[in-house]
Amino acid sequence: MTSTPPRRSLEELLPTVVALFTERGYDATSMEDIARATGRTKSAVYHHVSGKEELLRLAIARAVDALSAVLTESAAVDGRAADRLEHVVRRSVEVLAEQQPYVTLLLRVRGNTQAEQWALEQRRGIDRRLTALVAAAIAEGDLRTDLDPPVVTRLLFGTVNSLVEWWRPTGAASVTAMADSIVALAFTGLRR
Amino acid sequence: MTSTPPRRSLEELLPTVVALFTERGYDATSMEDIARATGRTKSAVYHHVSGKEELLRLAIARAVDALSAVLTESAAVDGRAADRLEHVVRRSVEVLAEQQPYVTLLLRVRGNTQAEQWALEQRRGIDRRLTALVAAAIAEGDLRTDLDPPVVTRLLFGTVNSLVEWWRPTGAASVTAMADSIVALAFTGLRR
DNA sequence: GTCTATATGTTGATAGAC
DNA sequence: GTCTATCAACATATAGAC
Repeated sequence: MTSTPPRRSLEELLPTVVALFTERGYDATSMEDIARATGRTKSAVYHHVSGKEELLRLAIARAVDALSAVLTESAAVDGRAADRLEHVVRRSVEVLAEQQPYVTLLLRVRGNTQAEQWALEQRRGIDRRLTALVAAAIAEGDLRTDLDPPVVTRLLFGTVNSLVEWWRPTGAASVTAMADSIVALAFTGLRR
Repeated sequence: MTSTPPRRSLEELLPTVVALFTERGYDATSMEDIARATGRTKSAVYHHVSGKEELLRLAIARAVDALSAVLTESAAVDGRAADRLEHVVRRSVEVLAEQQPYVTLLLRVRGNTQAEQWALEQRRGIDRRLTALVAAAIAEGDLRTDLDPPVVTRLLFGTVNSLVEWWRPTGAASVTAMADSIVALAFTGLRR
């Protein structure tokens, strides 16, 4: 859990800021853009935040928290690793639907600033936990054994994460349908 | 085919420029960075190019050409659509291995500038052709019928494209192995 | 083709009044 | 908590000599 300080006024700005960051990109969004979009001047924005980088950090932390929670929650469930893996995939699709712009920012990070370096570390941590789950499912004999666990993990969640580039969920039913589609493709395969 | 004017001196700069764009991001790379990395001053760079945007356009055009060629080449082959689709997936992995930074730039485009808008159009065109191929494979009865063609297409090539984020091919054998892994996951599925 | 200036705009961030 | 005014740094791009 990445502890988030309880600054309420900041939480008001964040949704708007995150929308701008995801649409135009972090670098292409100026503090002036943010001020205008939130109906304030730049100075007013700086009264709430130490700078642009903190806004990014805050947004990414939200995505990290949500995705980490999925993993922690699934680890507590008994049963076969392959089923836990499928559950993580489904829950990840849900998180992505609920927190799209936040997850998008986490996935786009390149490591240029300190905040982005931190984000990359968080991602590596999540990746390690996912790989362990995949490896366990293979070891238990439920997944095919001819594929490398780290490769399978990245391909599988590369598929899930690619949703941020085009998917715009329209409701609870569409989320379930998308989770079904991804599980069908990745676990059962396209050929018949 | 996106006709590329035959300016040789420019082709010398492009690999270095594309490396910078993919590592730091387009916005975070200045003309000064480009000048330094290519051992020239900014003015010398401007003698070869009209501006930063043209460099991006040129790089993206290369990726578009390579990926379009894969589709055109596969369309000329007889046989079942599902086999052509599998072939396109394999060839896409190869193109990605050979032209990684160029393809990466194409995939990261957000549409902020004119060059990026053009790139998005090119991507839509490729996407349409891929979707038609998937739809044909379903219609011929070789792929499962419970999934939406556009969704399947984006998931399938979302998987392929996600490679740019982490894969660093080490030789011809590793490229074949990766193509095999993706085809195994997407066409046959992970469960056994 | 390359260089040394330099023009011109925009950026993130701060000072200080209200 | 919001404002106006402003700074210093850095951006893209150009002028003009060699």
